[in-house]
Amino acid sequence: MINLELLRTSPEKIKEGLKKRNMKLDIEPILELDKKHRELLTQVEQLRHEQNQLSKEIGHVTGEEWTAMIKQMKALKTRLKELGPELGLLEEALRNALQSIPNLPAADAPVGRDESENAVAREVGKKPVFDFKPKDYLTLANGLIDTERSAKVAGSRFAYVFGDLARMEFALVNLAFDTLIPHGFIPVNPPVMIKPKVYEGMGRLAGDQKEERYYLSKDDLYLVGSAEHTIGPIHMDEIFDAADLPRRYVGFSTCFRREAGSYGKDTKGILRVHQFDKVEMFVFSLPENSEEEHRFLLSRQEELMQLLKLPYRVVQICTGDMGFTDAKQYDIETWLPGQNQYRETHSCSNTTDFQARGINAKYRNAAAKKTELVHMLNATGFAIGRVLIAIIENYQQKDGSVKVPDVLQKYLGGLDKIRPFSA
RNA sequence: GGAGGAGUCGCAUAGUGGCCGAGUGCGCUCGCUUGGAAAGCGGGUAUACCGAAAGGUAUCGCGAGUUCGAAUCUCGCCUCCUCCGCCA
Repeated sequence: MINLELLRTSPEKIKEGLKKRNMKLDIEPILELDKKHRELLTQVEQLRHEQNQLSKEIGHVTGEEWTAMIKQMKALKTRLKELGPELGLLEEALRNALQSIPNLPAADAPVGRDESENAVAREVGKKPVFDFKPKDYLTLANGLIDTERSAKVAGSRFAYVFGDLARMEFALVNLAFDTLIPHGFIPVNPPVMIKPKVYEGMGRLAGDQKEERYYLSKDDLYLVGSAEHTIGPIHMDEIFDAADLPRRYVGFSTCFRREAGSYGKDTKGILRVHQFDKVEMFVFSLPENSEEEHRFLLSRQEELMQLLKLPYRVVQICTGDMGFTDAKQYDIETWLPGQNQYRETHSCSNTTDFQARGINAKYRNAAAKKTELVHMLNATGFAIGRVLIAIIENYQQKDGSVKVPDVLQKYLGGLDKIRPFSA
């Protein structure tokens, strides 16, 4: 959630941020709401003050004085009964309005209109050279990824993943955990369902995002689209000691996405599915250290990619293409020889205090003698399905088999090659 | 899902309608004391919002209600514990 005080005192900054994001949103009505809300709040508090004063005295008087006070109290009560609900409505309207405003882009986030203006920061790793025409992963998997049967069972955009590919998922999870834990990440397997209030706090139901969520009406719960969504609220309504920061988590969860609005896009295979598994990094940080933590997370992503020896490039996302909650965002795109292009496999975001305000996660600033919001960051460890695709296509052999990356072999009982069913 | 019990300031507890935003103990912290420490003594010790400030308001799991007035009474919900049922 955006900082209301900032909106109040420097609305031009918010307007500038919205402009950078290429978003049309009129904040004047929100300011008006805020003004009305504060006026009414002052009024209600004044009435309550009178009520409290009278209430203190009323116990000590008798007779006519008592009767007069009761009369006054009744009048106050009636007035408050009118204003109370009005205040409640204003509060809710204000909160809803505030939640429609995305995070402010960081000063050094490159300004751009949309995806086309993202900038490639660097390319890392050698693209494999084949002395044959590289195939795409679905051809190579040849039955190990089965979307026909899954379509019968669950509909489109699901998959059965079989055999050594199924095993490789766990190898990747283990590799990520084993690599990240020594860096101080606490392993966590979070819930995959979340209450609407908490989800709102994380800024993940705002705007178009809501359409992307699965909702279980019987239980008033959403299915998470990422472990990020339930790792973030671990410290909801908590206050860290500054010494406990940064707090780093590495979590695993299945992710559920409706993929509404992407009809006809990547309809084949497992690149874009309703359900996939992901290892996620998450950090709670001191505000002054969050940029450093952001670079740190990006380094961990690159470390993992380099362990797998997959060619990738780092893309700095421009303001027009950044996520709703992000102040600054990098993506990693991995080279897919079968498609002859880079495809997005990771993202790495600094949400600064935006999500922290929504879930009320703070730390004690001893020097300033007060509590302040922490900064929260999230980054993909491995999006399992997409990394599987990248491994299959980059490690493919002439005979149609797939070499197992060295670093994964120990997690697969020494397996060095995956053969499709027919091979 | 059924029956019963419980949720108060970091922790433990006191508190059955006005003297309670809330006592006590522990913890933490500052000071006195000491060669130093322990003990002892004295003080401090939630969060948020409104306000330039003085100050005010809210919060005793959450929400509604009764009442002039609710931590305290009533109802609904949530969470936890015990027993039963079901179950990976």
